[in-house]
Amino acid sequence: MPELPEVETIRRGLKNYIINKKIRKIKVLCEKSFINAPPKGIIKGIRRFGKALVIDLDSGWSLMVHLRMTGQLIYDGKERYAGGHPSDNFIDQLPNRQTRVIVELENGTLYFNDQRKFGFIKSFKTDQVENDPFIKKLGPEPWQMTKEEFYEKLQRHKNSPIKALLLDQTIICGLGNIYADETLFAAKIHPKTKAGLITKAKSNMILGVAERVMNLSIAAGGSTLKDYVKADGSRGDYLDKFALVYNKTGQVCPICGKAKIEKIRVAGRGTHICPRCQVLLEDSTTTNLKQASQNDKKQREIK
DNA sequence: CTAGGATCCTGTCAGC
DNA sequence: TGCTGACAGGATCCTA
Repeated sequence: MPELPEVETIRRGLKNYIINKKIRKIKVLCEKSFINAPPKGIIKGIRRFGKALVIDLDSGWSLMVHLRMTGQLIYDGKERYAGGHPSDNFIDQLPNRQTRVIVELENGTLYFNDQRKFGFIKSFKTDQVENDPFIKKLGPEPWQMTKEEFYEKLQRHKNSPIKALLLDQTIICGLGNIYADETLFAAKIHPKTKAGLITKAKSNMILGVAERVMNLSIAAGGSTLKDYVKADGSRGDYLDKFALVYNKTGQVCPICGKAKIEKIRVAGRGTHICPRCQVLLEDSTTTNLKQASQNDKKQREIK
């Protein structure tokens, strides 16, 4: 669930607590959640590659953390700092039954929680980070890519729905289900639009909007704020503050003020759209097929 | 090569 | 109340 802005928020927050701290012990509670052997060392830095974090140690080893859908990293010391999938784990007693890995530091404890066990921590030599298959395949982040490069990629996958490409981390990295929906809504493009039908101008717009949406979210601290951890009742969520379509099913569209936000399924994912602002473009092939199918229907009705 | 669907896993919620 | 199916802020693997 955490997308690029959330992961970046975790990186920025966590480094205030764990840099230059020695790992005393790593306890693996769920075998599946920790790949390779837990290393020793002092934490020297935290880098981010798309939605993955890499924690570098002074011993020549690194820990890659991918939260996938429900992962969380929670530092608990004098203060608590939590990020990832928002849940009561942020304020609950830890460890609990969703805790998969416990990293004991000299100044506190770092918990890796993950309800669905899709996420993981993986250790390898620091000089092998760039060789990790996931990191190796990652495409550029929106601000690292030229408009030409993005447009060419859309043309190369011309039969895919545009949303599927925005979710494909090898095409463009950082977007997930929320920011893909928000981006296409802001660009007024229906998520099922075949990539090949998107004009250069619209392609440019998608790239620009994706960058804007994610920068806005990073500035807002992603969709998981530290305030939430303080348990003062204020969630201060990006979703509440800025999201215009995600999870807004049934509400009136904030742009046209007429249609209601609908939830549909695209590329196997729940997808939110304004059916009035985001009209599906169809090419002649699709239109012809549709026409043919309607003709078939008429034929059958006649029979 | 591309495109689409199943799959990993646990928990929650709507509907009967 | 209980049961059932659908679905979830991700990515990979398998198939055609």
